[in-house]
Amino acid sequence: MAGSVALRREAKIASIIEAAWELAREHGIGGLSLHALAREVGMRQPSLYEYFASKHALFDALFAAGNRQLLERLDATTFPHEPRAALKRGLAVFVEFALEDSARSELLFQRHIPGFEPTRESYGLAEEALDRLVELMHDAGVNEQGDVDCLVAVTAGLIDAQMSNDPGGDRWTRHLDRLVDLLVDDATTKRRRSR
Amino acid sequence: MAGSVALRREAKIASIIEAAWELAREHGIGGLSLHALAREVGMRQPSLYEYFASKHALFDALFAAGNRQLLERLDATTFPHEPRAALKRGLAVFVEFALEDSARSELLFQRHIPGFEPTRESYGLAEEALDRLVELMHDAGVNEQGDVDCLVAVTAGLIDAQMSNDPGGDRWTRHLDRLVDLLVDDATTKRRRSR
DNA sequence: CTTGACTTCCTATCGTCGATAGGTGATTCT
DNA sequence: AGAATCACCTATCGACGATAGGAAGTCAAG
Repeated sequence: MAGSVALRREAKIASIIEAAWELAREHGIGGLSLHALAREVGMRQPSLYEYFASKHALFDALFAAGNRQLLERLDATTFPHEPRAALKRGLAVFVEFALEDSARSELLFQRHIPGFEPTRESYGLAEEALDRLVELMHDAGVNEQGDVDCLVAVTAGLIDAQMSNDPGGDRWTRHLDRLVDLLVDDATTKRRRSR
Repeated sequence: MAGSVALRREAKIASIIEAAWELAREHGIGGLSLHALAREVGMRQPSLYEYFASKHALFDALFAAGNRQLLERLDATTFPHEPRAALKRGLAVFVEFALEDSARSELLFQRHIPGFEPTRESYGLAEEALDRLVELMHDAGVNEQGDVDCLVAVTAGLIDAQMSNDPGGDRWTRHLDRLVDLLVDDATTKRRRSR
């Protein structure tokens, strides 16, 4: 059986990551402890170091996994043909993804783990997800970096306010479409003006 | 000497808080340790419990102190008479305050400490600061809660993006005035429309 | 089928963390 | 002067992340 060792190892890693998500959802991403995680998968804490070199390495694996989930979600989304509607749809998917799992969002989108920086490889996945949204913006006529930055920051601001102050509600996120219209209108007419 | 004990005690508390800010600026608010803080003020760690019942109590004192700094800053600001210019000035002061000390902002504006919730009393200071900004919005003709929420979320989103991705720069915050104009224009014309 | 390498887990231990218990002088008040 | 309070200490606890070193189990080459 060639590679059966590697297969078993990868399955174990996947089960550890799955258990880590569960614990993170219970206690927050910051409340995740290696002792508790090890017990959850039937091990002692030092044994986890067989699979992850450090707690930060585990966070990095979770970071990569979370971003892969986001990419899959975007892949599975059917977008309207009309560019602006497609942009709204993409941002709405992003918002929904962020709000459905606060622990995951803390890791992926907020600076919640003190010394954690994702590896170049994992960060690439995050950039890829962001690029998808930026592409939708370009299709909708938002091309300047400043306008893209504004759209990203506004969306993130709505998500953050929603998660912090009214988790599960829509007091902030319900304004997303209106703000997108405002920003896209301004960005596109501004471009016409300066040409 | 009536109250000399209380005076000495309050001075000590102030010096501890000052040292705590310094350490927080060095290692981030999450990297603040009671052992290190105690050494910094010439004590052993358990002695700090003479002044703060727990680490969260210390965070609460820092939270209150930070919000008092913000209120003082707003008090010391001279606002233009024109309402919208005054709003822009207020938000700019807020942005500047947030960007000049990331450790303080992590504590005051982000959910960076796992289990920390400010006491009702300390939270009141934060609400007071927010109320000042909301008042400026009302003066500028932004009265509906949804529009206020949007302005707050957008400002916070710009600050967050700026702190996370380009600390010290202005790639995001330079768009503040334009976004304020967009939102205020929309909010005020929308109100006229519906009346 | 056995031997040797590799895999996968363990116990024991370290240093740091926040927190508590209990004690000791110094200061303050009656 | 004596009692109460204050302001600090040492010693210790349990939980944490991390490392050292060892013992079974798995697997493949001779």
